[in-house]
Amino acid sequence: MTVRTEATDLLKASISKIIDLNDQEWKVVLQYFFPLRLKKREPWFTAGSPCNEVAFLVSGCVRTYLVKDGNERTGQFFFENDWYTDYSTWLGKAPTTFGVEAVENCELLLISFRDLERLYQQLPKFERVGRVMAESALWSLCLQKVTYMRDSAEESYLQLLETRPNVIERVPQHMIASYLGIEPETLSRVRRKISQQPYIANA
Amino acid sequence: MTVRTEATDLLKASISKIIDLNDQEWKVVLQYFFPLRLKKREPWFTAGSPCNEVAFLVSGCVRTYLVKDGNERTGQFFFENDWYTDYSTWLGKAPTTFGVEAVENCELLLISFRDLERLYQQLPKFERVGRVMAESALWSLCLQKVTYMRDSAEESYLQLLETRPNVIERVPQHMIASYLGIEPETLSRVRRKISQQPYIANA
DNA sequence: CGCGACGTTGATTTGCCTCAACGATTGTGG
DNA sequence: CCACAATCGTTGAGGCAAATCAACGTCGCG
Repeated sequence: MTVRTEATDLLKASISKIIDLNDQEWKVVLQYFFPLRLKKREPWFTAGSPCNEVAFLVSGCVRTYLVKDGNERTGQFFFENDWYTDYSTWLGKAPTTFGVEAVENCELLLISFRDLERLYQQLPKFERVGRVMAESALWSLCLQKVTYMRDSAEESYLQLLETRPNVIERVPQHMIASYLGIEPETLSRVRRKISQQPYIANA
Repeated sequence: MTVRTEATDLLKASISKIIDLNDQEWKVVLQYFFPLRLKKREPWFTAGSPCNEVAFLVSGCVRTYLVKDGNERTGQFFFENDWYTDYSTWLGKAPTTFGVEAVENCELLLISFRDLERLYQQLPKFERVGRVMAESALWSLCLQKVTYMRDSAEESYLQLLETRPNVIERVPQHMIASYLGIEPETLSRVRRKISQQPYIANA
């Protein structure tokens, strides 16, 4: 199983923002990663089954979701250069509550929890990567939580439009609705209302 | 400024679950922590001001909250043995969106971000503590998010009753309501409904 | 071409909010 | 230790934003 060079370069760039590694250390790190390709709407894993790897997204888009009363609700979206894992298995506390599937065709690089733990042993400074990853995941959850706590459906959508245009452009509308915690019909009405009352600069 | 021995012992116990330190290393770690006492309803910091420390709760209970349209909405509750910090300042991205205040009289041990960064340099294995703390904060946010995404007001309350009885017993009802994202009146009605239809074992 | 998934629009329902009033409890100063 | 005010929880009535149910046009894909 070979890994595309460009994919590895993206991965290295992402890690290099956090720690510096020499050639020997890079060899150690990179040996553990292996590729996974997903086609649009193909699942990585489903809710209830364990997630045993951390993923780096080289390209494409995935979403986490759970099923309630037969309909899907989206948790988060991830794009190229994002990291994702479901921490429930890692922390050993529970089976996953979210499933993950591809929204677009995807290329991922995975490292198993077992190998990651090994890496932490071999290269203690790699702990820093784990910490920064967890902290930034935490940060994005916090931001989302603020929106949940404070904003109405319309405000949430405007917020998303402003801060994450990627999502609006690349994700089907019904998934955006389920991410915002509203029904597709409601989002459709919100969009109509917004387009009738466009943004007026300096009004 | 002296730190009570029992307080230090709790802190050491919490860290010892993650890494082993020798006497010399403990000296390095402990020198950075300093105590803070809060009286019931006293703020640690308010939304918009920076948070420059990580806190370990020795005793008592604090909550995070934000203000929307003049009324307070609770983000999370923390109890003895919990860790808390607002990551927005740490990550250098924004001023705090949540304020923190004491729900009960509290004793905290704080370490400044500056000293924590210093500690990471001096004792690289302490990165592991930072990682585990971020991971477990992330985990509890995930759990809360699942509730937000999946449960009605009544289900959320029952969930809380089952998984975090601490909150029900030690926190005023209107704060619980604001944590669940509902109004005090609604929580009151939910409680009445539940007490009229008590849990029936194996029914 | 025809089917299924997607987005839109309308009519109706509903869970929760809002506003208002009222006991119960707490805590504070005389 | 009591009187009083303030805070807290409860209950009722009415309103609203979003859900639900239903129908329909459009697009993409096999």
